[in-house]
Amino acid sequence: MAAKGFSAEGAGFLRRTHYVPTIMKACCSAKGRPREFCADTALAAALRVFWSKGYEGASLTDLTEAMGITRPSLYAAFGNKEALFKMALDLYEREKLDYIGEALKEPTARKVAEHLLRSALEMQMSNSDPKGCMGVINAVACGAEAESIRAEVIHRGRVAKQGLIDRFERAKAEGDLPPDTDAVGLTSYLTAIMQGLAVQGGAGASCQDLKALIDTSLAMWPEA
Amino acid sequence: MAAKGFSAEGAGFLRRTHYVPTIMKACCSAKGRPREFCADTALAAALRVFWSKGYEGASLTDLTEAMGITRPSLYAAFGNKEALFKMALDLYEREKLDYIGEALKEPTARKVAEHLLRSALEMQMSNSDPKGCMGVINAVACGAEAESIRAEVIHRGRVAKQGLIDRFERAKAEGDLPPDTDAVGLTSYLTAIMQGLAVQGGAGASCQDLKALIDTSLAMWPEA
DNA sequence: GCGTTTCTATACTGGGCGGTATAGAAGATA
DNA sequence: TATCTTCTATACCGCCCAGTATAGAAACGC
Repeated sequence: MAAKGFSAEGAGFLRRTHYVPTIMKACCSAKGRPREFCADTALAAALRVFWSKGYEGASLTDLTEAMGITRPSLYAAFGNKEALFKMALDLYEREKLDYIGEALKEPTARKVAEHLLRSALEMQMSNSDPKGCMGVINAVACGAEAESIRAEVIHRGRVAKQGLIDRFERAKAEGDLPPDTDAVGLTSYLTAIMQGLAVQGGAGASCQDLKALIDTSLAMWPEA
Repeated sequence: MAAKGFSAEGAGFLRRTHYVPTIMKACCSAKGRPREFCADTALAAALRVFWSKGYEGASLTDLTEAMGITRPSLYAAFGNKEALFKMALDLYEREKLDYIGEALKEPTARKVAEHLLRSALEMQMSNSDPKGCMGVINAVACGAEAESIRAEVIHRGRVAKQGLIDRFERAKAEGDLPPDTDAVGLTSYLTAIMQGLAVQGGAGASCQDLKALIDTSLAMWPEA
């Protein structure tokens, strides 16, 4: 409602504040005192906070403490909380979901599924990253304030899902999947397993439980 | 932290306030002015709010407006927000998750799974209830304030899951499932699908997408 | 009718939220 | 060194949150 930040069309806030968030500037502007913190490092810290607490659960105090910067620095560098979240989401997709793109390159539908599930499992079992999944956490997010965030996350999810649908359609065309296969249904199914994995991981399931989940899922897949 | 409500041990708040939440009294106490609203109806309204917004996303204003009562009435009748949530959760399990108990009575493991998935799908496609799943929404909940809520929801989920594990163990003993079946893994797998269904339902997936998800899941199950 | 009890309505408290104004410190150019 | 730019630090704003004190109205037993 009062979300008149710059993230919507991007231009509004430029008229309201006297400088541009420096993260958006050309990477090295020579003038003036340089920033004392590393924007990338700070963004990575912000990602961890959003990842473990969700958009609404992450307060600015949580964020600034984790990032090691003050509130005005955050606003100067990233715009506002919403914009910071979206940048963190970009980072997340780039660094943590790159296995999806890799999986699509596998030669058969089953190998795609196997790559996806095993990678998702691996990520969920990592103990250097927060549990759960940014997407699931925030697609299920609660409050009204986060509606735009929810929409963004859901949109990105749909895009990723479409890539998988296309891949399975191709598999059908290549005779790799039976011609009467429902590619959309298969994608929803595979996605559901990964979402369930994230939910259970976020709820504190043990690594062996998660592994059993994925092993069972792969045992279900035909032509094992 | 300041959660010194009555839900923990139940006795604390009795010393702090001069009357007992009337919902906990014997159902008809003759004395005094009777309550003007129906506690059950109000609780059902509260459930819908918690269901669609989550624990933290539901403000007292949301709740009292939906329930048609004032703030002090809510506190008098239900104790506090946390206690209200747990009562709503009881109602949810009793009225909306009764199909789980029914499913366990099916004669074969596959029929159990089929009953579960079809019922979950039906619930998700209902347009008289909120989308998503109380459990998933709140097990993934964000804030620190909701930690006790999260724990409660997760605990209830574990109990339900155990029932399913036992059922599959029985199926193994009856020769209905192969003896080398991983009952825990199978349960986690089935649970994951239902969680994924709820996530996708909550994220606005169409009914036909959800149906395709379940149909594909059932097609995967052996001995179709 | 009375007196008691328990309801409701209003208005308030302290605290945390997202976001910002202001002022001073520090690096860069010259 | 002088000046300018852009950083940082502190303290603040209005808003909404969960929860409550107070006071008045309504229904019961007698």
